This record gives sequence, C-alpha cells and structure tokens, in this order.
Amino acid sequence: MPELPEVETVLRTLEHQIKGNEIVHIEVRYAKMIDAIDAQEFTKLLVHQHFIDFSRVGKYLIFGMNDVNLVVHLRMEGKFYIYQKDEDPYSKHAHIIFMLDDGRKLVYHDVRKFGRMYVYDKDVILYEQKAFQHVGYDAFDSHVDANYLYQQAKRRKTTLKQFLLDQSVMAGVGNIYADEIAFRSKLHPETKIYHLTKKDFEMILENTRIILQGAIKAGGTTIRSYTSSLGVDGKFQLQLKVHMKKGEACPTCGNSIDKIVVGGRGTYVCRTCQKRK
DNA sequence: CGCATTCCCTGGGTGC
DNA sequence: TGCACCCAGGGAATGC
Repeated sequence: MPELPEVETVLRTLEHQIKGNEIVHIEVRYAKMIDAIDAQEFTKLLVHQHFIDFSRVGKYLIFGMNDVNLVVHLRMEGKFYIYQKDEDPYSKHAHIIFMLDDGRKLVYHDVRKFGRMYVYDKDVILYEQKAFQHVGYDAFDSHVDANYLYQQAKRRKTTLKQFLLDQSVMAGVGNIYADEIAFRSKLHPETKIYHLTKKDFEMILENTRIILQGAIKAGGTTIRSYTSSLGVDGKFQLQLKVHMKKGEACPTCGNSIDKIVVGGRGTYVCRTCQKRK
C-alpha cells in the first residue's frame, strides 16, 4: 500500500515521464473513482489541460494543470501505468485512461477500487477542499515539530500506533511505516500517547523522518530500473525490520516478532525491544 | 470534541 | 475442482 515514500516516488517518476504533456482524451471506465462530479464533467475539466507541476501532501498526489488541480489518493492498490503509443492499455483493473498528446496513455489501475480522484479549480484554496478536510500537515512540513505532536497528543487517549496513523495530526504514515517507526523508537505500538513527553516526541519525529526518508531513497534507487511499460507504483527496497515479519527474529534482540491488532490494524512488534511507557 | 464501528471492494486464503 | 466464507486495509460516514 502506498504511503508517503511510495507516493513521493510515483510523483517523481510521473514528473519525469509526463511533465508538459497534454491530456487529449479521457476514458472513464469506473466513475465511482471520481469524487463529487460525474465522468463527463471530469473529462470536460481535464481535457486539453497540461501536466505542469507535481506535488504531494501526505499520501495525496497533486497534479497542477493549467486551470485545475487533479488530486489523487491511491489508497490500497492504486497504480499509474504509462503505456506507449502501440501498447494496449486495457485490462480488468484499468479504470481511468488518460490519452496524452504524444500517443502514450496514463492509466490508473486499482484492483480494489478504493482510490479516489478529485478535481479542483485553481481559483479555490486547495487545502480547504473536501479531499483535504481531514488531512493535517505533511510529515516533512516544518509545522510538525516535537511540541506540535506533544500538544496534539495531550488531549487524546489513543495509542502510539493510532496516533501515527492519524492523518489529521501528521499526514503520510501508513500501516507499514507506523510499525517501523514504533520499532525504531523502541516503543510498544499500544503505548498510550498521553504518557509520552516532549522529549519522546522529539525522538519519535526524528525516527519518523529517518524511516520515511530512507524509504524515499530506496524507492528512488528502485525507480531507475523502471521502464515505461512497467507500473509506476513506487515499489521500494527498504529493509523492513518488523512489518510482515511475524515469527522471524528481531534484528536487535533475536526474539520472535509478534503480530497483534492495534486499532483494528495488523501490527508487528518485538515484545522485548518495544516497551509500553 | 474524541473514539469506536461500519462500509467500501476484490483477490487470496481456508475449509469442506 | 469448486463453492461458501472470511479477511485486509485507508479513510469517510455514522453513532455515541
């Protein structure tokens, strides 16, 4: 599932591939992918627009076009593929096909159909729109510091894992990296956040950025081997230490990694290294 | 307001 | 081999 680092990788790859290209035609094969407007309106707003700039807040991709911003959330399994002029872009899971001015197609694939696309006029303030209603500062935003996290944590009774996953506090961390961040911080994911000090949040934030930055770097190296016909899904090669490692040895102490459920999410933890505060 | 629960989807896994 | 069933999971909506 794409989290901040994968979204960043997808963005950079697409920037490299389609910056400056014009959308000449759109085929919407599954309209529920689009928020608030119908397929016809979506098409009307985007045809003849050019991909100008590429940015991101948390896990949301933002394509700046001439008159509108196209916002995309990949959720669980959303992927963009670029097909060459002579390639067949159709498949069971190809839901939206953007025909480009040079004959290539940008294709949105999504097996579970959880992804969402939003189109907003450039006249409106983007971050006040529905897509960003529950999205706080990006994890790399300078507004996010130890004091901010501490203040946010004070009034919540929730666990560290759920806090890290709460996009309204800090946007970008998903299930995989939340586990890795808790592990690197030597804190049990079920730690109640009101037990944590400002100093703890300093350490947690530092680890968050190290983990995310490391994954972006790993994605960046992977992406060089991508050819245009392969999926632009931001696969990364970062060595995960606990996530999906149930029963395997903890890289620090050698004890077996447990799988538990925290806030309804599958969670991997080393009982020995990660303490409840 | 916070927090828990339900829903959206489908492939993959399990059990018979 | 096939069928019924259950589950994962990000985030919005709903309920308390």
